[in-house]
Amino acid sequence: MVRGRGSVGGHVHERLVAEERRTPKRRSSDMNGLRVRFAPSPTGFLHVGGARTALFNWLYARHARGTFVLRIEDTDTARNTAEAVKVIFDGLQWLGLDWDEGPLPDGGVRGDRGPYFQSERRSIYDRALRRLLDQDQAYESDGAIRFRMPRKKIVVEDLICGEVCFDCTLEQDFVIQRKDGSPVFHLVNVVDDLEMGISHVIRGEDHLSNTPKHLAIAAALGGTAPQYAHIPLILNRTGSKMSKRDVGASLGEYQEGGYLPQAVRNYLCLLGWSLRENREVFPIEEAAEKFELNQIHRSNARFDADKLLWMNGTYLRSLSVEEILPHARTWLQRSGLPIAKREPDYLKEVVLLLKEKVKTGKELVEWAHPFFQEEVSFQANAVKRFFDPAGLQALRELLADLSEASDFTSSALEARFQRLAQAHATPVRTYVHPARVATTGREVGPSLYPSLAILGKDLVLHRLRRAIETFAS
RNA sequence: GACCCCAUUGUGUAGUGGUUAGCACCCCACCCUUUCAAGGUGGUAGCACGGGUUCGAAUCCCGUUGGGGUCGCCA
Repeated sequence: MVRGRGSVGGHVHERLVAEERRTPKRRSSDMNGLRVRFAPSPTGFLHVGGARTALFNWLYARHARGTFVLRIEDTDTARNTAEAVKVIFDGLQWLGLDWDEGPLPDGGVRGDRGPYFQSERRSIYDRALRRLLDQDQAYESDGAIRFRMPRKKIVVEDLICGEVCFDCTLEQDFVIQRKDGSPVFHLVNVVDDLEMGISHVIRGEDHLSNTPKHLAIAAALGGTAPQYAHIPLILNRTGSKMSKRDVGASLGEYQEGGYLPQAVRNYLCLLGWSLRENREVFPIEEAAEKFELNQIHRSNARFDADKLLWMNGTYLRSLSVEEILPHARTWLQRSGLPIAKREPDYLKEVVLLLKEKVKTGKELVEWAHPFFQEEVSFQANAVKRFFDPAGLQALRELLADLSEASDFTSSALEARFQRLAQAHATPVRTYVHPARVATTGREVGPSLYPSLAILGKDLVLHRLRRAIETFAS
């Protein structure tokens, strides 16, 4: 399980110390020269696997007080668009993963090791290509340029996987520049890591098999390759690598589905890493503080949507209403409910009530309808079940009783309901259920008394009357 | 197929030679209760298999099986 970790770890330490001595300090945030990067390809969406890779890089950078670089790998020009890059910015920002260097959403740039779009680094790749060609480490073939792969055994000293030996004696030379002149992933990826001074490459394990190639290119260019750390893959429900087509594979689904970034990011931490303290819900700061590469698992992890849902509910309940409010506003506004017509305090009260009972923003929006819509829309089954003659009679009694109420607070309402039930020698649910249906249209919802208190006397009485009129005939 | 990685309940994990194998999600039961949740209590379920090494193995070694990944002029 821990094969090779000890020796590799020691090696890293020496390397870092050596590098620190010879490399002048560049900026305060990378005093130790530790530099990691997230290098997504703008495809139009951010894969949860990519998000998790970004997260682990970010955690490691923050843990070690290193530098987190964002680099956009847009060499495949046919597929790349500005909107696709925006998706990456949005996803990272939503998750709270800030980068120290890289392109900025406003079109600017931070860092002095750019440009950070590969599409703008062509001259750098051309120079590398020239050098390889001149040294006869690459050659032209069918209009493309191939890298002369050394025919030997190559050992990858991986920080997570240990020493992995690849026999490349029969390895084919591979293309590093296409016939159309554009450079290929293997080349640009390695060149950029070298040029940008990346010290640790934390990426998906699907790249482990590519690493001998990358090591060979780095060596051919006379550079010192970064340390590699291949993290386990995220698997879908059926156990294969989560792909674009899988439900729940895009981070956007969680942004749109009313998930909290704190919850998603916390859940993602758990895929291949753990705090080892029998605790699974923890703030990101604590994760950063305790994050270590050598604690990352080697086995792939299946994505468990149920557990994420549970965690989201946990966050919804534990965060303060002030923390939830901005997200709730986004969810509600997106749903088209006229929340702006109400006082801010009203919204706050509704969110405070609902956040205890729902697991996602989507659910919160559904439950919020009766609080923001003028008219209640009744669910057929709820009507059928609770608006029978007895239910309607209960509503009449309730209407008469609540009309007298001067105190419309939750506790006062509860007392009234209890008294009414007692007077008629019946359980309080006799009144509660019809009242819930009459005021919200549904048979399940948040606690009734606070709901009525928030709706207010006028609206509650109006809805009771309305239900009686509508369904009595 | 070749090469590489992996293997603790259904899922995510704790466990690094001696534990009644712990925790969480899921599922079930009960309690609480105005619905639904939440919460509380309890329960079902696990070291893939076979060989070693050892007084002793979930833990170390080998093999088997199973799963995953990579083998592009995609990244």
